[in-house]
Amino acid sequence: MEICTLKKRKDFIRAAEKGQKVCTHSVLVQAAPNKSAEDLSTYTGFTTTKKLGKANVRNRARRRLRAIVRDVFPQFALEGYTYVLIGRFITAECPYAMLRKDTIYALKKLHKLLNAPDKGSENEVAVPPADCQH
RNA sequence: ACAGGCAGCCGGAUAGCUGCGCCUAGGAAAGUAAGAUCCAUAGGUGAGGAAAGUCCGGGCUUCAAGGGAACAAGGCACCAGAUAACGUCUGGCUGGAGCAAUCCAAGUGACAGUGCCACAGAAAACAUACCGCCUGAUAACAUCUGUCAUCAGGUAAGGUUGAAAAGGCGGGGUAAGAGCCCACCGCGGAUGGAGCAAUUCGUUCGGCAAGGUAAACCAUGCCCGAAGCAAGACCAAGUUAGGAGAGCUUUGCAAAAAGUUAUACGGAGGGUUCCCACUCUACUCCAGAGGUAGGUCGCGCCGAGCUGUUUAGCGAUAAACAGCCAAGAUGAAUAGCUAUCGCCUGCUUUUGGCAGGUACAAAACCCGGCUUAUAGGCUGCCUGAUUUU
RNA sequence: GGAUGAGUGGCAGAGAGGCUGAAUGCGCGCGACUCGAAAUCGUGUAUACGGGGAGACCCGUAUCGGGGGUUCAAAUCCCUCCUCAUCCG
Repeated sequence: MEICTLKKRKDFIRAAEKGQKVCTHSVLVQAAPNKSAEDLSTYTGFTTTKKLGKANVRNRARRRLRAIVRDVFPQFALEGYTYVLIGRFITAECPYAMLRKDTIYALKKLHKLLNAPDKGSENEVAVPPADCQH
């Protein structure tokens, strides 16, 4: 499987608008199908905003995300999809095992949502009542 | 020992596995608009003292290129030196802080001119007379060294206000007072010695000259063209509509029309203005179209370069010699895991063990500074009042 | 990466050395009008520390993004740091 990195702003926006997202404590993952169905390679992008900290903190967060992708994606990611990983406040400092676990969880959940787009919307509506306890 | 001051340095170390950027060499395939690209290949190399803030000064690039001058705006400001340059650095002077080592200072000019100094206070810049003090006159009371009121004058000692009130202190002097006079200190002029100079040490004269503010305008001296690597150069693909002005050619008596930007007398344009000399462009201005998902260079093997030694100098620094070539990305390379050791804190306990921590922060064209952030540690020199042994 | 501009009560926004703790508007609190509300009118409204008072409240000091300087005196002038916003081929 080939893993390429996103380099254009347009691609990042497309993944955010057309895809699904899952948020964990250590990382936020967005995913969307590729533009053309024939394109079977996997694209990944990394975003670390100024909110995270100064330049060296952002760099470390991005490098850890890149390491996670090398470690996890060959096993868990699907072909023909675009993923965007966004760093959160603890990304640069949390234990590696936690970051790995969160990413795998996020990927699995995303694939559920993407494979059943019609049902996915129903699930989102169905979830809130579980939180409300009378 | 303790406390303090100054100068300089370090910014965790080692090993293993997986993985990344760039360079060189080698190999492979494909021919692209231009540029490319790929590899279980090999070797090399890969973030700081502040890489930061962008506060100064340069290199470099564009404005066609070069020289000179001026206005405006801005900057700097004790003296001498260092430097490519600086608002930086070094040495000194003056003033201030400290027992001292040492540290701090935008440190020119307020007799060129203008402005401002609220409130309070009698008076705030041509000083002034509110209270007070003193003298005289008049009236009253008292009764003879008086008291009080009013008027006229003298006064800058004392009081009040304020950030600031016209040299300070002591003595003489006087009706009361006053640099009115004298000594010392301060201040100003002249002059001699030391020093490149800022300045300093004397000598002598003057009775004293009239506040503060220039980080208010300003004056004096010196500096300064503007914009910035998203500067800019080249390559590739694609799109578009003209109008006004200027020059030239042709037709025409002229008005005007058509064509054109080859030649260049004049004219125009090429950095705010002006001048000089030389030169360039055919166009200049307005409007319109496309594009802002292209590529290469600029961009780091040669520099105000780095390291070391010697010499000159108090020093900043300079010169000579020897050695070295050390990131170059562009949604942007250093990460993940493991082991051992170092340092710090806490607990338990004294062979040690356990837990946690190990700063500030990462190149983006490149240098010289300044400023700000910074765990912990090392080295050298110096000082100590009434610290301790 | 580079270049500009701004920061003042809860919000917007004047003030550009002294009478400004701070104009003006919005908001908020209290009161009046009303049966009640709106509108209108009146009045008040920043924070911290210290002191006084039985209490309502009063007095003093400091604060105009933070720190330092010039000045008798700074929101205002100068230096420096922080934060926010805008622009670039």
